[in-house]
Amino acid sequence: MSNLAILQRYARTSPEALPASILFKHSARNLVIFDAFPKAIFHFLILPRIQEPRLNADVLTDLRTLVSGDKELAKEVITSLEEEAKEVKKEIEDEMVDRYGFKWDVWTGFHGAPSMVHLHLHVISADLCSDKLKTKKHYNSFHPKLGFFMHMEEVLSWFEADPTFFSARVKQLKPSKSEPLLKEKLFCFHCEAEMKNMPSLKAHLQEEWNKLEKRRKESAKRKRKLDELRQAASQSVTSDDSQGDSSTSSKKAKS
DNA sequence: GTTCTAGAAC
DNA sequence: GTTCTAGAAC
Repeated sequence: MSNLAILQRYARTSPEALPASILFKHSARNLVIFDAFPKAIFHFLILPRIQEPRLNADVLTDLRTLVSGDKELAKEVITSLEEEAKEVKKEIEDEMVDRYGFKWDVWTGFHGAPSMVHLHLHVISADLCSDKLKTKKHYNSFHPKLGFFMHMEEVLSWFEADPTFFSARVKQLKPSKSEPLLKEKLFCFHCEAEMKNMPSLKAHLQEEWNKLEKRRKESAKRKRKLDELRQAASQSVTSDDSQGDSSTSSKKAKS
């Protein structure tokens, strides 16, 4: 079997049979796997599990096949993926705080023309700093404003719109509609600056990331200092009130 | 999806 | 001469 169908294989497999290096976690309906070639610091894929007969491989081939079929079933699958994604996002944010001391954005969305078979939702941190991000196609496929990357929020909104709009959006899901976007020029998603080529874009993205890290760390530091000042102030107020009973006043300050 | 590599771009 | 891209093969 080709690598292009590897996700389909995972989606059929009993989760217990998948190695921990591939599978992050699973539920009755979905699998969360580590992207084999992460295009950012954090990058997961969420796949709906194949469950015959309704959730078969054909229906779950990609977003187009799913939304071209039963609309209620499509909404169920996508909503379930969204709920899973929210959990994964929280876990990513915890890891961000542990490893970096601050949080940054996490994007959740589908590719307009995925090259691998089987529906997969990307949950990816908004840095796009990774050795595995090598080509214009890689970058443009995750650019948050280009249109190839379809944010979960937007996809869900189709289901709330009127049926005419919904079917119009379904028709737009032909690969021929989104593939040309991958060939667009390279624009930094932070500052819109145009970059000549991939090496200069990657260097620029790293600089943007370094700036963001510096800003976030400074603001975290300011926040800690303010908290310390507030704590000290409340302690001195309570100790004044209680005429020097330091053990009770420090307990009060903490609560 | 990646890898490989010819030839375009610099 | 080296860097970079993009298309074929897998």
